[in-house]
Amino acid sequence: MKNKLILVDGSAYIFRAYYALPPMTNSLGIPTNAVYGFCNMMLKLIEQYDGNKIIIVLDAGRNTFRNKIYPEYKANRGEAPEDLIPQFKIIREAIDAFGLDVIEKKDFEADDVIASYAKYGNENNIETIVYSSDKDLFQLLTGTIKIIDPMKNIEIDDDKVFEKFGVKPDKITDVQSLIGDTSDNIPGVPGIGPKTAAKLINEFGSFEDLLKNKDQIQNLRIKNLISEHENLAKISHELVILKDDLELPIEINKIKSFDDSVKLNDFFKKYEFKSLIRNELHETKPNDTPVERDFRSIIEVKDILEFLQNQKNQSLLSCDLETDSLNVEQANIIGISIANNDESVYLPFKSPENEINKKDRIKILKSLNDLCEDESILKIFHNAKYDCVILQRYGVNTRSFQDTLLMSYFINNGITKHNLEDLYFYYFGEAKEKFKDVIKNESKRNYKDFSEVPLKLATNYAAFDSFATLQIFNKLYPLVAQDKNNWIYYEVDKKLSLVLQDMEKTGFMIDRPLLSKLETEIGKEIQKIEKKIFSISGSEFNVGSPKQLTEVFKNLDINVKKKTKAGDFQTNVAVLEQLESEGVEIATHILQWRQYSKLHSTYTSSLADHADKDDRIHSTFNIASTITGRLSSSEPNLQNIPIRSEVGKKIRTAFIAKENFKLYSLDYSQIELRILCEACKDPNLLEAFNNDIDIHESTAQLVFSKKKINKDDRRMAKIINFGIIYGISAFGLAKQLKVSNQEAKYFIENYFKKFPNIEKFMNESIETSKKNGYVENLFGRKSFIKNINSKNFMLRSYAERLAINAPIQGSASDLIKIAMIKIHNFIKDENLMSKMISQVHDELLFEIHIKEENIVDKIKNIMESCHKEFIKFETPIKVDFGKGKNWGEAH
DNA sequence: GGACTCACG
DNA sequence: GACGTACGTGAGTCCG
Repeated sequence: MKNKLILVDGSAYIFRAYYALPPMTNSLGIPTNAVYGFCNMMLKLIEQYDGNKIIIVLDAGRNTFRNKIYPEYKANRGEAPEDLIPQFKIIREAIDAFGLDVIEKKDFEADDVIASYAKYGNENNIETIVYSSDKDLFQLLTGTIKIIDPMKNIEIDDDKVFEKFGVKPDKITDVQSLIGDTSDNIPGVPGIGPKTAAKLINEFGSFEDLLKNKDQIQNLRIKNLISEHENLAKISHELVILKDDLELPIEINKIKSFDDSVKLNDFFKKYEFKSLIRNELHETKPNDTPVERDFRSIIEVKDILEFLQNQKNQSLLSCDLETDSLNVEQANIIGISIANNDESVYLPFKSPENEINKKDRIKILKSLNDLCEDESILKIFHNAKYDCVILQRYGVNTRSFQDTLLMSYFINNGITKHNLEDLYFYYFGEAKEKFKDVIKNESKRNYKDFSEVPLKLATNYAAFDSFATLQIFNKLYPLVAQDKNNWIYYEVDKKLSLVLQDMEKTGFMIDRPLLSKLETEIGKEIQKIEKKIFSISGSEFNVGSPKQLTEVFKNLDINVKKKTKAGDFQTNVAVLEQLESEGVEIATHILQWRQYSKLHSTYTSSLADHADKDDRIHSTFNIASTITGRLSSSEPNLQNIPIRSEVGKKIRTAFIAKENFKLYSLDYSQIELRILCEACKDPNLLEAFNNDIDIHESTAQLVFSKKKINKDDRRMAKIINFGIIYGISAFGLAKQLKVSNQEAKYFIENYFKKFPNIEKFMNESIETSKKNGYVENLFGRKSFIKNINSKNFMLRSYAERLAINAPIQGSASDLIKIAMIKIHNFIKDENLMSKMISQVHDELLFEIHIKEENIVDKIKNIMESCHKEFIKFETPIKVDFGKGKNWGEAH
C-alpha cells in the first residue's frame, strides 16, 4: 500500500544531527555534518517508504504567533551555532534534490504545520506517520496517527507517553501546562513537576476542571501555587496546544513522492558525500565514472627496483603494506604501496596478473631496506607498530619514521577516530574505500585475500592508502610541530609503540592443559545449573536470551519494573540480585549460569585459540583507542582476565611463566587517588599518603567523623573514594552504598568539606573544558570533551563527569607508559633475558629469569620515580609486587 | 550490526 | 521538583 502520509519534523532533526555528528567540511571548507546526517535519515526513510507521500516540514522563522501570546517564548534559545547556519540553506537544496517540497508556514512552527497535516490525514483515513522525537508532538497520538523517533527508530506509544507524562496522550497538553518546559521557556506553574502534574490531572480529569475546582485541592502548598500562578498556567496551556487547523501550504494530492533521479547523486557529489552515492544510479549511467587519481602499479622486477632506487632522492615517503592477515606474526606481504609528494605507486608481490618469485622479492626488500634504514628519508606510516614489525620479519629495518595514527591521537583525541578511513574523511570530507569492501564485493565474488583482487582494483585501493597517509601527515605535521606538549607524541606514544612491538612479540604463556580442564569442568557445571533452571521454568529455553528469559519470568509471575529498549525485562546483575534478595530462586541460578557461561565462552575456550605453537598469546595493545590516554588490549583482551570471583581466579592460574622464569606482577598502589592528590594538593589527602596511612580508613575517619573505623566504614569510604573520581551523584552513591539519597548527599557534602581542594579541582576541570573544549592531564595530554556545552542535560552531565575523570585516569596512564619505556630500555641496555609481557592499566607483568630476580627492585624504583624527569610529584608514588609460577600467585 | 550483558582497571 | 543517575575499555551472544 502506497498511500501513507509521512510527516518529517525537519527542523528538530537538523539540530540533533548537528550535535550528534562530529564537525565535517567539504574541500571548500563548507560545514556539512548536519546535512550529512539529514541525508542519511532521508535515505533510510525512502528505503522504507518509497512511493508514499513524504512531507518535510521546517520552521519558517524564529517569530511565531506564540511570541505574541508570550514574548519570552523560546527566548532562552541562543542563536544557532555559527557552522550550522550555512547548512540550513544546503538542507533545502538537499530536499529539492530528493525531489520533495520544503513545507513551512510563516508565523507558525513546524509542529503546527505537522499537526494540521496529521489532522487532515486522520480525518480522511490516510495512515499518517510523524517522524519526530519532540515530545511537544506527542499530543498528536490520537486516532490512526503514529509517531516514530527517527534517531532511535522506535514507535512512541501510549505506554511511552505514560512513562514520560503519567497520563494518556489526550491529557499531555494538560500536564504540560502545569509542568512548563525549560527548553522552550514555557513557564508552567513554578513548583509543580511531572509527578504532581500527572496526579492532579488524573484526579480532576482535565486542566479546565482542575482550575474550576482548584479550591478542592488537598495539598495546601499546591493549592496556593495554582491560585497564585493561574495566569501562567493559562498562558502555558495556550502555548503548548498545537494549531491543527491551518490552511495546508500544499494540498495533499499535490504532495510529491521521492524522485529517484540523478539529481540526488549530483548533490551528494557536490558536497562530497561519497558514501551516500547510490550505486544503482551509477550503473544506469555508465559514463558517470568516479573521479580517479592517477595511481599506478609496477609489476616488472627491474622497474620496481628502478623505482625504489629513484626514491633515494626523496626526503619524505609514506609507506603502507597490504597483507593477508591483521596478525603481525602470521601476516604475509602481498604488496607495498609507496607515495611521495608527486605520485602514489603500488608494488604487488602477488596479484591475479603477476607473482614475483622469492629471489626477486629478496632483491626488492633489500632495496626497500636501503630506503627504510636511510635516516635522511623520513618514512610515514599509519600505525607503524603493524607495518614495521612485519617489515622487520622480512629483513627491512626502519629508522626515522613518523606515525600518523599516533599524531592524530595526540592532536585529535576525542574529536575523531584515528583509523585511516575516518581520518581521511575528517580532513578531506571524502570517504575512502574500506578494505573489507574491496575484498567483499556484493555484485562480484568474495576474494580470499588481497592477492586475489584484480590489479586495477588493488592498485586503486592500495595506492590510495599511502596517498592518504601522506596527505594526512601534511595536515598533522605542522599541528604537532607547533604544539608545546609535543613530547607526549615524540617521547611517550611514539616510543611506547616500539616497546609494545616487543611486548606483543614476546607474548604471554598459557597452560593449555589447565585451560582445557577448566573448560570441561565449567561446561559440566553449566549443564547442572541449566537443569535446575529448567526444573523451575518447567520447560527448556535458551538461558542466554534475555528475550526468552522475559517470557519465562512472565510465566512464573515474576515482574521486573525496568525494561530494555526492546521492551523486554532488564535482566542484568543488579536486577537479578534484587530478585534474589526477594527470594526468587531462579534468579540465583541464572546469575550463576551467566558467570560460568561468560568464563566458558570468553576465557576457557577462546584463549587457547589465540595461542601460538609455543603456547604464547600475542595480544595487540592499542595506543590510540581511548579518550583518556589508556591503552586497550584486543584479540584477545588481556586486560579483563577474571579476578573478582573464585571461579574466575582459576583462569589466572593458567597464565604462566616458562621454565626457569618466574612471573612478577608490579602494581601501582591507589594510583588514581594519588594522582587526584597531586592534581589538587589537598592537605588531608597529602598527609595520609605522606604517612603511608590506609587511605580508605583515613577517609572514613574524616567523612564519618569518628576515630574508630570498622570494616564496614572502610568499605563505604572506599566506594565513596572511587565514586568521587568518577564524578558521582548522590543518587548513584546511594545506590552503591545502599543508603538513602539523603545520607549519600550528606556523605558527599562532608567529603568535600574535609577535602576542599578536591571539589575545587573538579569545578576547575569542568570550567576549563567548557572554555577550551578540552581538559589536560598532569603531563599535558589533551582530551577533547564533546557536548560539554550541550543544552541537553544528560549529554552535558556525562561530559562533565568525563572532564573530571579524564585527567585523573589519563595522568595515571601516562605515568605507567613512561615507566614502561624506561623499563624496556633498562632491560635492553642490560641485555637481560627477562621480559615485560603485559600491562593492565596500573599493573605491569614480567617474566623474569630466576638468575635475574634482583632486577625487580630496579623496576619498582623506575615505576615509582620515573615521573620526576617531567614533573616532580609531591605525592609519594608506591608500587607493590608479587611473584609466582602463575599470574594467580603473582597478583 | 545493534542491543545487551559482563569481564577488568 | 526534575532531566537521569559513576569513568574507561573489549568480547560473546542473541536477534532482526
